[in-house]
Parts: sequence; structure tokens; C-alpha cells
Amino acid sequence: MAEPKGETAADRAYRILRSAILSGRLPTDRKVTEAGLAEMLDLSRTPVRNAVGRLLIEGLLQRRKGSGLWCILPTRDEIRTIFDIRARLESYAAARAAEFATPLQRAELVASAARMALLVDEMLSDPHADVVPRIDAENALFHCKIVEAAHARRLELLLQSTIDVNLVTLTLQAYGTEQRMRSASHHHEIAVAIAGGMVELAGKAMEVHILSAASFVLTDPQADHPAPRQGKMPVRPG
Amino acid sequence: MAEPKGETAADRAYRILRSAILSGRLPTDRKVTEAGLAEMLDLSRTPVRNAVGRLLIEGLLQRRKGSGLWCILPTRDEIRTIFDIRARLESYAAARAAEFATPLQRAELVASAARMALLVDEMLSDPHADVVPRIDAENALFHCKIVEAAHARRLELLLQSTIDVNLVTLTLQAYGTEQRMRSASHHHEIAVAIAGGMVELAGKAMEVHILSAASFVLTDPQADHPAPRQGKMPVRPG
DNA sequence: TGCCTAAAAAATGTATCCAATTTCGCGACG
DNA sequence: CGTCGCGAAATTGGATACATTTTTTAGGCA
Repeated sequence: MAEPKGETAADRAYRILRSAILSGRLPTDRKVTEAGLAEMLDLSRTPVRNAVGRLLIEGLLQRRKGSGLWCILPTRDEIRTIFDIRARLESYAAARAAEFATPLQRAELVASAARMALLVDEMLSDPHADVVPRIDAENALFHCKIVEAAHARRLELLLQSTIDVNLVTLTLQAYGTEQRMRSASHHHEIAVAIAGGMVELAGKAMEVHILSAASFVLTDPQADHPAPRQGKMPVRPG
Repeated sequence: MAEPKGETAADRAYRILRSAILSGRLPTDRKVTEAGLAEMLDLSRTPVRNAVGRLLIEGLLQRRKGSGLWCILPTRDEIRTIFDIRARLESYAAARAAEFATPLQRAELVASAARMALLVDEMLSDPHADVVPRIDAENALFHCKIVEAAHARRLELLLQSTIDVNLVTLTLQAYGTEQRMRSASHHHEIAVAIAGGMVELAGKAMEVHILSAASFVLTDPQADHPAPRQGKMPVRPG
């Protein structure tokens, strides 16, 4: 998951910088520079510029003309907006999946939902086991497979820059037993709807799934910012 | 509109290449290379690589591992998908605008809709006048102002890469008198809804506006691909 | 003391060179 | 005659040097 082999230096810079910004390891109260980031990552400016370009497009960085880059952490309102956008785009993806998914994809979605249910059971029966990362991975896989099954490259590209693993993980970390069970139940409903070709239901079920997560995260007092840290922290190149 | 002064070489390359791809001036049946594009534009590979990177993210270019770039023209199905996505994102933008727009922005939207009505009148009374480009411009301005008034940077970024002026212009070119009148009417309805803070109505009216355009474009036998040309055509650097 | 100007410092944008990876063609061998 | 393999060519990725633009600061003059 961390460092794919065929990854270019630019990809690596992008992955590390994006994670560093969203987890608050880069300062938001002062400028950073391409040269500085390059030194930090032990790279030349070329791949860093590539990564910075993508982050500018995603809005996680902003350029103040001649005066450095500034990291932009999404505010609570912006996180709300991101969930709203996800609800609209992913429900469209689910609806399309119900219409266009291959038989194999439908089966895989049902299987993923089943695995998720098992994982939640495991969590309930043995709270000490380290199942949470596996739940996170299964969740990511499920959403990813739906977008693939929608057969809409445009949708993939848009969601890719909207859904960030850091934000999703943040969401899931805020989840408790109750919410995880409900979430697993949602996955089952969505998978069955898609497998059965029920376009409307699949879309609406996904909408509920996402907005439910949003409402939970945003009403939880702890889940404010992703690590609203201030001081400068080193980002290790590895 | 064409060439902003403070534009960098990379921006220029991006603008020209994107337009060249969508208008069919670059071949889709054989590879193009960064070096080739650079020579075409009379630039070094550096700014071209920047532009190519953005186009790869947008999906208008695709990289076949070691062997050149390929231009990807949206198929009819993909255009349909783009309209669906626009309907969902722009209706969200309109709803947000109805909630968050400043008084000035509300007034400007109403004014834009009024100007559009005047332009359509002008077109009706004097079919020979060259009002069509002005109508296109007013239309672009209207949609742009709504997205701004939504006060959601994320939405701006996503729509920016989804809405392409070439596709919109293509749509409008397919429009006749009847459709233009209806479109102007839509603009008025949307502007009034936003100005009056009617969140639901604004969103739904925008949805109708976009899907109506989609249904018209996609049922029109002439509006198939954007210039499905095959042979190689030069792209002038200017 | 305050402001204008100009020089220097900083940051980004561009060009060019080199390295690494992949492709394709050619030839030899089975 | 087909296939394997090696090498040359093509293409992209990364580093560095240079140009351009903007900011900041130092200094002089009112």
C-alpha cells in the first residue's frame, strides 16, 4: 500500500506531500518553497514541481505569486462540501454500476460486503484483534470497485482527486462499534442493489451511506481538523 | 479571451493542446510525443511536460508505457456521462449559491440572465447580426458566476476540469432558435431562484437546464463527435 | 522620520543535458 | 522456418544551470 515498486520520484513526492499536508505535518501558517520541499525529500526540483502541480490542482496547495507555497487544510465547512460532492458523484457511480457492471464485478461487490460483515463480527467477538486496518482496506476496496464498475473514466478521475485516503481514514477512526455495523449493513444493501440491477436503489443507498458518514463525522466534536498542528515538523523522505 | 498576458509557456501549451485535442486537430490514431509537441509549439519539453501532465489527469491524453502519448476523444457515451456529472455538480453549485451568494452576486446573476434575454431578442429580430459569440460568452459567464457564488473551491476545481469550453460551444452550436429561447428562460428561472434563496428550486432548475441541453445534443444526429478528423493537421504555435 | 528608488535576494519558469526504461528490428541459432 | 536474444533507437524521467519575475530591504533625499 505504501510504496509501489514502479513508482516514479514524482509519484512518491506527490504521495508523501499530500499525506504530509492532510495530516498536518506541513505548516499552514508560513510558506514552503519548491526548493525546500525538494531538499526535504532529497530530490531535485523537477519531480517536486510535478507533485506540486497536482496538489495545486487539487487545491491542497496554493501559490502566492512570488512568495512561496501555502498549504491549505480543508476547513470543517469544506469537509462537509467534500462529503456532499462525494454523495452526488458516488451515488451516480453506484447507479451506473447497477446498470453496467459485469457479472464478475457484481459478484465481487457482494463478496466484499460479505467480507466486511465478517470483519465486523470479528471485531465484535475479539475487540483486541487488530481488524481495524483490514476494515479500512475492505472499505476502500468496496468503494473503488463500485467506481470501476460504473465504467466511467471521468468519474474515476474526479473521485480520485476528491476522495482522500486520509480523510476517509479520519472518518473511520471516528467510527465506533455501532457505526461500523451500520456501515457494513450499508455495504450489503448497496452490493445487493447493484447486483440486482436496481439503479435507483443503488444510487440512493450510496447517498445514505455517504451522508450518514458525513453527519456522524461532522457532529462528532473530536473529529474536527486532521491534526491542527502548528509548529514545523520534519517529513522523512522514506 | 484567447491569450492572457501573464500566461506562462506551460499555460499556453496546455490551452493550445487541450483545444487541439478536443477540436480534432491532433490525431487519435497514432502516437504523439512530448518532443514532437514541443517542436510543434516551439517550446522546450519542460512546459510541454507540465501541460501534458494536466491533460493526462483530465484523461484527454493517455500514456502507453514506453511508446508515445495518445489523444483520447470522449465518445458519445462519455459526453453523456459528462452531462450527467455536470447536472449533479452544477445543481449542487446552484443550490449552494441560493444559500451563500452575496447580494451583489445575486444581482449580477439576475443581470446576466436579463442580458441573455436581450441577446436572444436581438438574435430573433436580426438573424444576420453576429450575436452568437456574445450569447456563448454570456452563457459561460452565467455558469461561472454561479460556481463562484457557491463559495466552494472544491466545486470550482472539479467543474473546471469537467466543463470544457469546446464541448459547451459544440452544444450551443447545435442549438437553434427554439433551444436558445428556452435556455435563456432557464437562466432567468435559475437566477431568480438563487436571488430569492430558494435552494431546492435553484438546484432542480439547474438540473433541468443541463439535462435538457444533454438530451438535445445527444438526440441531434449532427452533433456526434467534436470533429472526427483523421489526418494530421498542423497546430500553429500562436 | 517617512517615503521613494534601486539593488539584491528569493522564488518560480524554462532550457538543456544525461540516465533509465522500454520498444522494435535484426540476426543467429535451434 | 520460427524463436530467442541482443543491440540500437526512441521515449520518458530526473538533475542542473540559467532566465525571469517578484519581494524585500537598504539607502538617500525631502
